[in-house]
Amino acid sequence: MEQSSQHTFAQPRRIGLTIARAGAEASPPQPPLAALEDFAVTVAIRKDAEIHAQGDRALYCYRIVSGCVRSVKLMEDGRRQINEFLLPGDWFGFEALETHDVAAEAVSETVLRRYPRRACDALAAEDVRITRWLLTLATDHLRSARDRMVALGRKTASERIAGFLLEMAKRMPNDRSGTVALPMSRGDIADHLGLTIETVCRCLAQMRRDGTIGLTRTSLMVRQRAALEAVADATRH
Amino acid sequence: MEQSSQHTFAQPRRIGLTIARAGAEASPPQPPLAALEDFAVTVAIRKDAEIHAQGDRALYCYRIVSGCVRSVKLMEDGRRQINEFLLPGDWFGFEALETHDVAAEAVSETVLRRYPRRACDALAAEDVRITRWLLTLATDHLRSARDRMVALGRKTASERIAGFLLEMAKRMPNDRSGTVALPMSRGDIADHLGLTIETVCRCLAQMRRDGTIGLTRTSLMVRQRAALEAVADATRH
DNA sequence: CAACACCATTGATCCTGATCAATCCCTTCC
DNA sequence: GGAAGGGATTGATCAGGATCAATGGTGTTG
Repeated sequence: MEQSSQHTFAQPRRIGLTIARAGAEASPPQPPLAALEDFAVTVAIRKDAEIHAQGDRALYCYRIVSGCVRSVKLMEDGRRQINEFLLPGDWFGFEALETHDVAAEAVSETVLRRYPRRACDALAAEDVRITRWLLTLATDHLRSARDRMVALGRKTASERIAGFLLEMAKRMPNDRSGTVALPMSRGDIADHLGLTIETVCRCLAQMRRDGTIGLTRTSLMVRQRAALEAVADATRH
Repeated sequence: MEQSSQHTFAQPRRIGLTIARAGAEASPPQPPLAALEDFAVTVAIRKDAEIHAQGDRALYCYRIVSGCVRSVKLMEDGRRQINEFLLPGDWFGFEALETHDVAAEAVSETVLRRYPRRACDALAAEDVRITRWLLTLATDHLRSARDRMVALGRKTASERIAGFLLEMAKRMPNDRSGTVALPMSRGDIADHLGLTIETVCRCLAQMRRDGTIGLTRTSLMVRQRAALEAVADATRH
């Protein structure tokens, strides 16, 4: 039994605090969404605080302004699967029906833009572009979920980790020195990749010894991208 | 390395034959789709024939009339992940962008209704209900993909199999004797659950010995639903 | 209807990654 | 700055499921 989730997490505390009502964002989202901004609120979430729980009524959806969020499913016995890490610019919560089927928790100090789903739905009902954009979001998530299923179902530990590192190097804001922050813990990475903390550590240590990557507790530098890609990208096409 | 896909499949042959142009279906899809039917064609696909390949231009989306389809991702070395089994009433191919990111193959003799995406897009652009319905499809698939990620990442072999059997018992047309057809091979089940054929066989054999299920090569009877659910449903909520 | 091919089943053994356990090392907090 | 606590690392061992191997069953084809 794989189990990996008895590592004690900081007890998710309930929501953060509301900072401001409306106000322009640094990089506004897609054009059709301008109307949505009228209903939005900016919220700051503390590290490890819960944004919404599994089973919560789905009242809001969210866009990440800064920080990192994990989308989590829990099993009764504590086993945990992190569906995805959400980074600045990413949307989440839009795909729920009545209730959220996953919990969302802040991986690090995070600032969100929060949108009432009622307003979303109302706008979407009268503006095809908004619905179409939601559809795009959903299909994007679906396609990346499929890639992850291949990883979880058929890839070895080092293949999963190589793939994860490349994904992070690509998605995280790059400081052009080639170093990217890794905001999540080893436990989070393990629960994302279907591995244990120890396996994650050992694979990372091996890659560091090989000179493939540079690594500290919270940052990553890809030193030999080709080598990483060779390990990770066995998927056809 | 898990590997499970060197079992030689009947070489996927290219597409089936067109049966009829338009014509009313037994159970028509949702109301907003009536307009779509004008552009639809019914197609019969032979067992193991490929409906579309990974990387194909996404020209059509499909609804299953009868039969069963597998949505497949292949790795270069032959490892295979079946994202989902699609059954009568299910839609697929609607979520692609330029190209399909998965292959679709007939698990058994299958009849499809095929819709040109160009027509879908055109209708969706002018009718919010169609776009909204596509969104519903996409989010449904996304939510079920998340459940599968928990299974692939964190569940044991018997948990995955119990869950799979319950899902099939629920989704397959029930002949009220409690027996449902299992159209897919053990290899397909293995590649869906991230296991090997042998592990699937052994788990099934054990469940049969326990009296939990009745089983033949191609059919399943759930004898002790509670027992199966106890094994499968460890997910909170 | 016999032969074959392919899938399913069962057994024996192996190996990847899990589990158990012991430091280590940062960060925080007093 | 020292102590404490929690994450990270590393080592030793275990086990679930993979792999290798042999046999059995079933549908297909000439």
